[in-house]
Amino acid sequence: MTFPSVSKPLDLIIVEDQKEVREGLRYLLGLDPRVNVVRTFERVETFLEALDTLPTPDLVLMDIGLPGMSGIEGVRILKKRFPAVIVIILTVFEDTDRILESIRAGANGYLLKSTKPDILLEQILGAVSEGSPLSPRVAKRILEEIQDSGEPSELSDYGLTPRERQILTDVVNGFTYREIAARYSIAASTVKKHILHIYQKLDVNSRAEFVKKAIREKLV
Amino acid sequence: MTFPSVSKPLDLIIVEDQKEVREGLRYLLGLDPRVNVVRTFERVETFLEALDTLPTPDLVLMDIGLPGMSGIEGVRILKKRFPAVIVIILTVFEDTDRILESIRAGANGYLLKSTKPDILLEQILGAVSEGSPLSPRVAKRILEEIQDSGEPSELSDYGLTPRERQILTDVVNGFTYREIAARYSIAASTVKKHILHIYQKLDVNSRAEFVKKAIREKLV
DNA sequence: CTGAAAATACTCCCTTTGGCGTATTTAACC
DNA sequence: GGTTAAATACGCCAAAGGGAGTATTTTCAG
Repeated sequence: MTFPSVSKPLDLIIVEDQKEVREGLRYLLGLDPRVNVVRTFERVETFLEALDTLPTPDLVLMDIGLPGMSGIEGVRILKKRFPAVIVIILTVFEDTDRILESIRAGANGYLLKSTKPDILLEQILGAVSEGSPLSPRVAKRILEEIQDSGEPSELSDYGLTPRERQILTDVVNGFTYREIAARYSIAASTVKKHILHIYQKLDVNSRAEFVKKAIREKLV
Repeated sequence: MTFPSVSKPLDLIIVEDQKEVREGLRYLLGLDPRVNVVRTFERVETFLEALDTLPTPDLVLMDIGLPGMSGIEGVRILKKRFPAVIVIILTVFEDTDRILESIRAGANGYLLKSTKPDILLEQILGAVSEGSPLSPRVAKRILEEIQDSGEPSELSDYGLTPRERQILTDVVNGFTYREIAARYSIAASTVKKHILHIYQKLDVNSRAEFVKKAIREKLV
């Protein structure tokens, strides 16, 4: 007889509408003495109601595609009331939108249902002691998202001259021709000329479009 | 005799300055027939030079803290020349800055040196077939980053009315009073009034400031 | 039903912007 | 040494924007 863990078992709740999956999980996870499956629910609504009368669990396994309220919305509400509860999404969905929305809602991990049972158990236990479990395919989506969020800066330069870049910044910050002219001690007409040049390079024709494009393309 | 993998072994390169770690990895990974450790390097510089004379590897294990050029910079250069090569960072650093910079540089995975050898091997092989390997502690940092990047949206509403929000969007998209008026079949003077109201609520007084603030505060 | 907020509309006045042209000086690159 | 691009500057004009005031109608919650 071994004593791999002296601490109390992990109180876990499963929210999953498909009976076979739900019961399968309950059984599989229950086999490990370090896990205690407190209860299971088919719907977010009933789960959230029951939270008042139930001792707060350590961890929740949450499906996304549920009848009624979505699991993502469930996470949002749950985390607002109990920020300390660890929530792991367990779903078949692997599209970037749902992944990001889940994370923004407060999820602490995102695993796909294709995860093998032994890995799943390991990941659940690791979520408490280590960090956030993510299926590799999910992680890939997230990395892609980070990559093309911070990048487009140097791809698009639009061939602006140094002076034009300075002035571009000022325009975005809301200065008028005159104010910018004063900053650099040049004539307002010159500033205007620069700005018109920039407009041509960026293919815009008003302050609003200009500022929008400059910010979106991370020129500032 | 079993045939778990018919495909050719994974050509792998290790860039790591500490001799023990480097040789340890080479030995450990080399034990698995699915992996072929082509070469190892102590520095990014020599690695990058050698790339011209070497067949392109499938995967590179890259350390960050190296003498001379940092591993992150190495990834940037490598990925620019060989986008198809899979790069996994293997380091002791787990700060958000280095993690994000690595990903933006093009890394396909980020593992900590505390990763157990068997897991490491599994993750490396999975990087080709599955997705991006991330240590749970690294994933945790990334999730935190995503969480507080997408949040401030609904905190600031500025008490805009529905109509004002519609018009706000149009202004950001570069439409003039007249154009917006036409869109909703109302008078340009009304549009102007709405916009002036919005200016007061957002505390701005020009198109440029308006657009900047609206985008930055994610009102659009 | 009543009152507040929102949406509508107009006027006057001045400033700013956008588009056009022209022209000189400086700097950089063959 | 000559060409090119950048930065400087001015003028003209029509369109758009910004500030302030007033007023009517709709809508919605108390």
